[in-house]
Amino acid sequence: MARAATTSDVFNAIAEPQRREILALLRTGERSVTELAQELGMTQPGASKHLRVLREVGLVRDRRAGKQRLYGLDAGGLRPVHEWTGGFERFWNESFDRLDAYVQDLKQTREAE
Amino acid sequence: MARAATTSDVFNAIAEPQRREILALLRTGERSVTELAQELGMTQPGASKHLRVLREVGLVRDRRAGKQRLYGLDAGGLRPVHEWTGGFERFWNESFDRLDAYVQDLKQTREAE
DNA sequence: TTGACGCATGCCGATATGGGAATATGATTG
DNA sequence: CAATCATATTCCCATATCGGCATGCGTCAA
Repeated sequence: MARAATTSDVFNAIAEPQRREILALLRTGERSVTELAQELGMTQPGASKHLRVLREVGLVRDRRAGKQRLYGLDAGGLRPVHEWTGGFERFWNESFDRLDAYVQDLKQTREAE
Repeated sequence: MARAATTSDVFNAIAEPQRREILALLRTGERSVTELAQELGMTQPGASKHLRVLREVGLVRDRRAGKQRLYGLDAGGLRPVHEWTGGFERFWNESFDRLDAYVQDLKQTREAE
């Protein structure tokens, strides 16, 4: 078996930096494919391909507007990723706690001197 | 160019479901490679390879313990992912707002009847 | 030193990728 | 209908994957 398809998962879809850029840009509003391509410095086919992946995992929606096709954000699909990583939140806070405890210790030691 | 290396990014590293399982399991404590492989139903080389990827992006740490090698979580690297997705939080809340508004409308309409 | 154990690495095959270029498809206008 | 503009798709290449299997390497015990 090879690597899973980029469309198999939101996790896979957002593994591509350019796709993350697309999503970030779409936060400010809908764009046509050409606009997107220009603003992000990619070719039209390139943008189109990335948008297709994002569409297939449900992170963007498209609607026709004349001969253009406007893409907009549908970020609900990012929620599972946010929640999954959130399940580890206490682990990176833990590091701070430890550091904090260390600093407290240091303080006390110095004050005692 | 092909797809980016799985080790190029935390985003790429966690695109693999089995690697996410490994991380989830490690929340409950350190494991040896063989333990991990058994608990997750993968082969030893399989586990070893995934662990290597996770190590290279800094999501796990290893320490020697006799002839075993214990792997533990270092989940700080997940924080950027959590924060990045968090940047879209208002968009999925927005959906709820819309739905909420719709339900409110419906209520009012019915009450007016 | 020789085994035995735990883990890492190497090689293979099948597969999917992202980029570039060309082209097909679709919609609008004259 | 023909011409034009906006997107989508296709073909090709180089690359990296994941899985299975065999094997190498490091550590410990006798």
